[in-house]
Amino acid sequence: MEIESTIKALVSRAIGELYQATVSDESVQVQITRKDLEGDLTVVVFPYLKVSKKGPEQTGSEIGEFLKAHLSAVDSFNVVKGFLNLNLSHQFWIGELNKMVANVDHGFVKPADDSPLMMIEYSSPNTNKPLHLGHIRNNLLGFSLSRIAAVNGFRVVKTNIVNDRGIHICKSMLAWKKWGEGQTPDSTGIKGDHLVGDFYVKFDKEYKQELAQLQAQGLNKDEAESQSQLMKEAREMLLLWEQNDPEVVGIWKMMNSWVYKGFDETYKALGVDFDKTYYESQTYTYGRDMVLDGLEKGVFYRKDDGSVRVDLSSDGLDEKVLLRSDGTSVYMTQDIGTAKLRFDDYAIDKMVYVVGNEQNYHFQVLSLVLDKLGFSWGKDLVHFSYGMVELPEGKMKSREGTVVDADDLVAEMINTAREMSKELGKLDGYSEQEAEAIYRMIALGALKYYMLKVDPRKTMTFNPRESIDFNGNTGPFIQYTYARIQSVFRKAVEKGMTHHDEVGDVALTDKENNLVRMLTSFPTVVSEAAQTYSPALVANYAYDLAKEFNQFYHDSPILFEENDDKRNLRLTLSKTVGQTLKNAMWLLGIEVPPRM
RNA sequence: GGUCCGGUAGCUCAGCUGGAUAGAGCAGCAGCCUUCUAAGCUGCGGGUCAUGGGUUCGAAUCCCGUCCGGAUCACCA
Repeated sequence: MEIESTIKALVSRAIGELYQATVSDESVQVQITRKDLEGDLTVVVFPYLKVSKKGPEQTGSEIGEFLKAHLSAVDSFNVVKGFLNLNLSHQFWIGELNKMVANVDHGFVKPADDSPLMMIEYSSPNTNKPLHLGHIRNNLLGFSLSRIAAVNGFRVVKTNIVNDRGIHICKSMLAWKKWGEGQTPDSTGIKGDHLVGDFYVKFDKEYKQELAQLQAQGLNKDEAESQSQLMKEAREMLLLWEQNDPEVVGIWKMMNSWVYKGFDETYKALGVDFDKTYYESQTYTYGRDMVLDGLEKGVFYRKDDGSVRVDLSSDGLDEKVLLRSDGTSVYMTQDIGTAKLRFDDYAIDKMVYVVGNEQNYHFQVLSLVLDKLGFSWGKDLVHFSYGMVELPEGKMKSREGTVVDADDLVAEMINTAREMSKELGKLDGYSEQEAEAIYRMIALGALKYYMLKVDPRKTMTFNPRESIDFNGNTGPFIQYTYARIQSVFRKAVEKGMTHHDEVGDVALTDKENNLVRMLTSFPTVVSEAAQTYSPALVANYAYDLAKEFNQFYHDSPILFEENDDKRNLRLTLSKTVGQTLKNAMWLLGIEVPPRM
């Protein structure tokens, strides 16, 4: 809020003139006045008691008088304990409202051609299994962060890195080859990513059986693992793949194409997308070259077993393998190559990786390794480390079949939205197609809001029952508030009422005042969300605003208000709230319906 | 064991760059539709902010110790 910095500067001037002391503008504490007290903004005066050598009441009054004399927006003030509560004039707030309604992108700072470029990596799926709940949090966070960055003056490139190679991919390939009997998505009617996932599970099952057999023959666990025939075949397959063996590459291409088609559907259903997709299969060789280059330069070393490693003990970490003794690449190799390629492709000012906090160590190492290789951006990379998603019963475990599949979840939510809407008769008169679009909007609104409203850094609990709740602190509650506002405007047209955005000089009720005040703080929320990488701030703001509006809506007539000026104010206020809710939800990747 | 993260109402979460009487939602109970959408609104009950110290005018918030939970410390990704 602009007014806050004005007040801060004035308070610091007041301290200088009244008490001959110096305080920085920044150090002045201005906060929103508590709801149960009179006032709009509050200055905390405790810090100045030492220099004023007076009591809190008197110091507050003196500063209050100064502000009133020097700032026309200050109407009156009161002092409670050490808090100076300022009442700002209704003319001031109406001026703010008029500015906001005139700017549909209120709070957004659009980037220019020479704005800094931020690349945000998110999603990063493996091609051996379909997307699940954990990926959903990742995708929603990544997408929302991209939008938040884009309205905070960044040019944004959304990027995906597909982990399409490696031993895990070979496992599903091997299983398909051994037991697949030529199955395809078409022949089975199973979505491609799910079909491949089934073979991955099949491999794991057979592998476990083999281990059990070996152990039954008297081998211990480690011995059994090293003697496993299946694992040996998988490793051989990886080697063949890296040597471009035609048969292996053929299977790989075919199965990956199934998976990509499946992923595309899921991404589309979630409403997320990417500007540039990288494939590990195309980047890992760059990483390998860079590691070998580093080896030559003496940044890394080769151990007697043949593996190439980096020693990070001087940074408080351990040594880390960068190339296996058989020469094949590991996860880290690939990330080094991808980073290099990206910085060759784009003039990146800020690189953000949206990856779970289980990989904190990996990114610590990546940052150091890139730095050692001489890349200035190594140290500056941002690992946006988000928390895991758990179920009320605890962690998701594939072995116990508790993994929540992304496609299933979205489909279920849409079903629930459809049933609920039909029961309430909300969309009577809409065509089936129109109604379906809104069911989807509501379902995704519920899911996205549910996942984005919590602090991304924290582990969260996904309660299926709560996630499809449409009441209370939910996405649909906010969507509903928006829909109500649209309904008011439709009614206004029906009644032939005229409305102009510009509001004249009218007194404001407490609720109206609160709403205008909340609206003016939207830009601050948007900017803080970018600085702290937290869509949750936007989500919570949207909820607070919707809640406040519903209270206003409940006890203030809008169209039925007979006084023209008041009615006009309420319409403008409603319009601005609607626009702001829409913008806030857009930042979360959530659409708002005209009706629901 | 080392490192990192967390512990706020029965449950899920806000609040954490120190500020006034710690807030929402869900769940429970009681109300409000002949007025702009009741997917809404109002009220009630519910708290040793894990715990013990410290810093200060003031601590859920900052610092230290303890307890509890999680992540990680792979030639997996």
